[in-house]
Amino acid sequence: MPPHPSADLDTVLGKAVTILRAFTVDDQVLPLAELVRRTELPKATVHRVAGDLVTNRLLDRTDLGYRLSGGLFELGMRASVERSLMELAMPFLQDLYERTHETVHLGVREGHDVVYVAKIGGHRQAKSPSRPGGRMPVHCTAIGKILLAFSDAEVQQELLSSPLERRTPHTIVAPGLLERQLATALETGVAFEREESAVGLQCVAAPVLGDGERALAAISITGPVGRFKPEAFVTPVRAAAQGLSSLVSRRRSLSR
Amino acid sequence: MPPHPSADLDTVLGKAVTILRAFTVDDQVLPLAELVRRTELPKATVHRVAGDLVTNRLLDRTDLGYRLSGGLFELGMRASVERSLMELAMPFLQDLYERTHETVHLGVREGHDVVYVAKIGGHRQAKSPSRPGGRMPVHCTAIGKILLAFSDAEVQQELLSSPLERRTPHTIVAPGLLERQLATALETGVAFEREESAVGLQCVAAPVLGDGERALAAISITGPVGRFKPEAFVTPVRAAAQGLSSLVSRRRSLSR
DNA sequence: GGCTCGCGTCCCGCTGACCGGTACGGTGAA
DNA sequence: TTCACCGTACCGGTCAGCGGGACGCGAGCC
Repeated sequence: MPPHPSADLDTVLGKAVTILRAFTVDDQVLPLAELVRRTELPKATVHRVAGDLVTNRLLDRTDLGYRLSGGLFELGMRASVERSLMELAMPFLQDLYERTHETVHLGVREGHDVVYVAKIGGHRQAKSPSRPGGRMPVHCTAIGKILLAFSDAEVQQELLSSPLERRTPHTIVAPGLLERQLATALETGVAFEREESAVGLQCVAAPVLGDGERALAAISITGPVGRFKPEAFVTPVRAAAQGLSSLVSRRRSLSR
Repeated sequence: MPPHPSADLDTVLGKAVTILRAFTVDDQVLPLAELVRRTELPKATVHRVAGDLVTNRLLDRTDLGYRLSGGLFELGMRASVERSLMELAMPFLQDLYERTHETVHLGVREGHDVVYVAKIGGHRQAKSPSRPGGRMPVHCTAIGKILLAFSDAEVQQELLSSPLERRTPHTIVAPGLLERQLATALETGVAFEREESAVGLQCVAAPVLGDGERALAAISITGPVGRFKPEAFVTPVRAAAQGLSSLVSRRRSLSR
């Protein structure tokens, strides 16, 4: 199963991004053989293209294999939407963290997934599976649910009619239940998650609205089941999200 | 003047990254014509390759032109060194900000430039020219100087023997003076900047050391000339940098 | 030692992906 | 209207890309 079916393998470019996307957030360095396995490209081809990627400074070579280079990091940070969002959001995330000292996330929706744009946490933060630049399914996260609630009806329906992967015993896999949660989320302006993506974690999320009722992004607070009562954080999350909203909606060009 | 001479323009890949790198941190969206101007590639070629980049989800099309896509952001965030560094550093930067409420930076050296990996600031932060993912010359920033001080002697010499660009009236352009500052920085473990990169700004920076005397990264605090006395922040910056150092030096594979 | 297996590298002839000069339609300013 | 500039589309020549296959090497095993 190729990781990203959309890439065109008949072009160098397609092969190149296939190789780049073979790296996951958890991989530090991948040897040639592993790249061959994941991409399912001929060994000679991977060898050559990876070499080209190195000369173009998108990959680094180490004696253990290849890894995504700093140049790629730079490039990625220039992606206008995510970067602007992050820059504008930082002070708000900041405040939120300072007030609560719980893990704070900023995320956007990309297809059926949430992509985390920023994450702030302390030294002994609840160990959540999320990472900046990483993905999680929309249906099992607070951020995902609030983003979905404030999306066009058609994308909401599209997602509800596709199978909902089970992550924990608490993951909501019944479309009907999820749909009802989305409805209340749309009314109340917040969404919750209770151990649906990872056991022991709970979240609250609020939407960052552009013009109209569509969410451009969302902010969430995460904490461990014991001390952390999500309801107690509704107000500060909402405040942060609204503050950011009013800043963002002034700027055009964040449309996505 | 091509922005990155190292790219091989005789290959599709080279053209592709040339197009991608034509975007600066300040560009939101570039029309085809502007890309043609910057890359100095034939219009038909840019049109085609940019189209390929769009189908490969590295670029987005808008009615105003092209822009770097969210997919590229994701990819960039997977660059192992920068991402690990950022994740490990976040709590320390966090603490530092909370204690001082001044703008905090994390940066690494790449050639003659500092690349900012993370930046934390409040709502009304001193408006510095730095941006996450952006670059600044090493010789005129506190981060750059401390990184240079804790580098191999040869790269230090290499830089000292190349022309030092003037950014402000206070920028140090005399190699001798810079060299002396580097020496004291190496002794004291901190470096200062006083309006050398931008008028009205001052910084202190401390190194994040790996094994040995080489710096993997550096942390700095920035503030406006008036209220901000860099000397007052030597201790907290140093503490943050050392805390991160001891965490980082345990992990191999951050070598660069 | 000899054998094998998996790795990274290199070779080399075929071919279709890439190239870019050129032309076209639209849009806004002069 | 004319002109300038934009984005788009066409199309035949050719060379960059392709990948099967061979090679050298080191680690593990017999």
